[in-house]
Amino acid sequence: MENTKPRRKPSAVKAANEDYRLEDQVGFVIRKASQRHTLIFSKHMIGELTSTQWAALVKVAELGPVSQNQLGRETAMDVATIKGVVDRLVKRGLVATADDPGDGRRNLITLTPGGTALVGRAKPIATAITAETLNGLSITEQRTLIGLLRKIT
Amino acid sequence: MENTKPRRKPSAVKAANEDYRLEDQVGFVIRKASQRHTLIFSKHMIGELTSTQWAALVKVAELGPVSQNQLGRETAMDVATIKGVVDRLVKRGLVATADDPGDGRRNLITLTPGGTALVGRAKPIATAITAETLNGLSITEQRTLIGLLRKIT
DNA sequence: TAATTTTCATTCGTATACAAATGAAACCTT
DNA sequence: AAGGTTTCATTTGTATACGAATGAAAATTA
Repeated sequence: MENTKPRRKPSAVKAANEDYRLEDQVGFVIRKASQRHTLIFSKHMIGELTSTQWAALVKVAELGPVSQNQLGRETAMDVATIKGVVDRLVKRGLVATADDPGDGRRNLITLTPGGTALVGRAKPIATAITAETLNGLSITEQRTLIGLLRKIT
Repeated sequence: MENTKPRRKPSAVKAANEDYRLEDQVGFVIRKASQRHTLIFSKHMIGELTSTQWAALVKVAELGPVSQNQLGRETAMDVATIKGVVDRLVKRGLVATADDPGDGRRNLITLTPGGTALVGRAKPIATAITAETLNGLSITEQRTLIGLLRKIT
């Protein structure tokens, strides 16, 4: 007598066992895209700046004197992370810190003349880095990508 | 006598000085998206697995015994990074290493029974994590996003 | 086969990234 | 003003991430 017990089709079995592909997960493709961006960034940027250091520097340039934690929030960095970033920028003389006269807890970060000069020279480079990172995409696709990434953030 | 020297319009001056917005740069939005994904991942994943540890584990499950460097390439990790990841997985008993009998340089990584069991339980969770990360997007947008990220990688 | 090149794994150093704990200062409420 | 809460900065610990250097083993080439 033949076996009449219902079975899944082979394709369904395969799906149940193997239908998780790392390459198809957002987390993985985001990580890969981030790696490529980091590579492009370090290839072009001047002053030994990392992309996070650049983010902090250009934010201080935009905002003027800011507290360290505020700067962290503006650049999406944890308090511990922004501390390390600021420390390294201070050590290189690109920013300086001062006690906030109005608030004894705050550490005001300001650009030094050297930091200001570097921001000026680095801005066009940073723009070019963004362009190179996106250079396989049409203008429309570039806007779509950034829009979708913002939407999931 | 009036000054007839040509000048840029105020809007052009402003563009030259301020038209670099951190929030509009791909690198920045990728970093923010990555942060949100990491948060969702750690909120749901079991076994104290990070997303990189999960990537390594599920790749070993897919490929069977692999050398450490090969595993690194498959999961987009540097040799130094994959070393640390594998070391931590070994320490927790999820994978084991053995000398490759055919190649004295290679370190073969295999799943332990505990690792196999964890992969089985974690797969649906990993799928849910991807879904939650993308949950503001339509199916079409999800595919578009992943496609565009792949295109710049 | 001998010499060269490549691959593999390890190690070192630096830089994010984040959770959690801490103490000081400011704020807020009563 | 006192007490509770929040904010700020720091510190500790763990985990990626990557460049660069190293020695051993394999593969290639002369």
